[in-house]
Amino acid sequence: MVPKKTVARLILYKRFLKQLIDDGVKNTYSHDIATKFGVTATQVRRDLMCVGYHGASRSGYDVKKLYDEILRFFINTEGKDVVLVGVGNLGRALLSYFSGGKSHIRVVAAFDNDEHKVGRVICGCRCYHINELKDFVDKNKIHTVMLCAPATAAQDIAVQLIKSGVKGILNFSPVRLNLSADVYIEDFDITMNLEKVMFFAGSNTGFEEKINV
Amino acid sequence: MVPKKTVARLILYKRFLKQLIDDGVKNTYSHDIATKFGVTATQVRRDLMCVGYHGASRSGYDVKKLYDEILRFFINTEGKDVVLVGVGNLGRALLSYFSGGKSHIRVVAAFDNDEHKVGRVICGCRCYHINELKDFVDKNKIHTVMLCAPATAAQDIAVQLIKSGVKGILNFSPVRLNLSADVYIEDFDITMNLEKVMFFAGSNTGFEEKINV
DNA sequence: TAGATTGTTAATCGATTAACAATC
DNA sequence: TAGATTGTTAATCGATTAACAATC
Repeated sequence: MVPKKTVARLILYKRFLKQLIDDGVKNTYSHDIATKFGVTATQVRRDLMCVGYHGASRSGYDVKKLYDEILRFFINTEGKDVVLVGVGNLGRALLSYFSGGKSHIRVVAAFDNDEHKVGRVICGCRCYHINELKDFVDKNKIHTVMLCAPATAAQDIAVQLIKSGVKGILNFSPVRLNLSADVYIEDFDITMNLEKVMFFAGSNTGFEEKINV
Repeated sequence: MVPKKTVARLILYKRFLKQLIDDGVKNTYSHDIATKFGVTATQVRRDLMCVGYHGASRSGYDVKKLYDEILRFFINTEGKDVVLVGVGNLGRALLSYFSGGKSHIRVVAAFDNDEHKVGRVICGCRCYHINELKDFVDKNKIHTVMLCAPATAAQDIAVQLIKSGVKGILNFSPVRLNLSADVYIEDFDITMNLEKVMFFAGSNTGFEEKINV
């Protein structure tokens, strides 16, 4: 099984390779990619071996071929659509972010239980009632949901998502979801991460570590 | 030095303890916290030792005292304010999210280089020109910035942030920042994380691992 | 050829956890 | 006391990296 971190890095490499193609670059080296992302060249070579494409000694990697091979690695991801559940402040924000066309990922529907939102088109995305989720997921082969429900409702809604056949959740709510089923959950907790940065930023100001040395 | 992951978990424990206090719970145990967050009790005890508060064998941890001690651990974080740079779709969304009062963290100013935005109050937050950042940071002792600049501008703006004395960046832009200075950077890349979930959700559907066994 | 880069192994590193004496 | 929980050590685990033979 490919480690989670390798997958994360491969997504970044993919972006970078796309850019190299646009810039007309033909070849690249593990060292180039490594310096771009602040990792070691060995790490990059190891990651790339996971996708099954082999470079050539001395001439490195053919940018176009490597990119295609990474696309193939993400074959179950590319072209797939996602839906958003919970059209509050943050949900609406994400809808407008993804409708901006900056991302190649399409958010094809939003769901909420607020009757005022159901039926409306919000940031270019139609909003359905949460009870319609299962049908929509079945019909459109949706695997992935962005969950922006309030903390109090997140757990219940997550259970409903799984019953609807969802296989992956990007969880923006500040609640750890407790789900036994075979679902991939990635917690994306803005407040927690902001506090983390604040902590290390605060620790930074005194340069304690330098004094300790 | 306290590991990054421990800090992240302590922030979650803090939240949980707050809730326990509100619920009138007096004591708790490493096991309780562990099951709540899906980690081992040993892990929790190890994390809590970092904050310096010691539990009692048999009776566990005094919720109120432990909470206070964790607050003390985050003394450089609590009550500090942050600013946001880049008032696009995502930036505006974050402003409205934090102005909603759900978080105890205050976003006290926004910065942009678009003259149409400068001077206005957006989602309850005044927007200044990016050139005013240094003065503001100095005057208000700001350490932490949420960076929501577009990919093309992120690196240049980040350099400017550091020159202004910023010590921590929560980087929402899809670009790895290349900064030599003593700054803490946390990449918070929505598209990348969404793709990651899509990948694992896609791999989930076939239950390949079960077939391979 | 000499020099540079690859794939891969072995060593290293750091974080997690099992285990247990000490304690109430 | 017996049972449960703590703090802490030693072992485990997994991810990262140094090193190097093979290759162009």
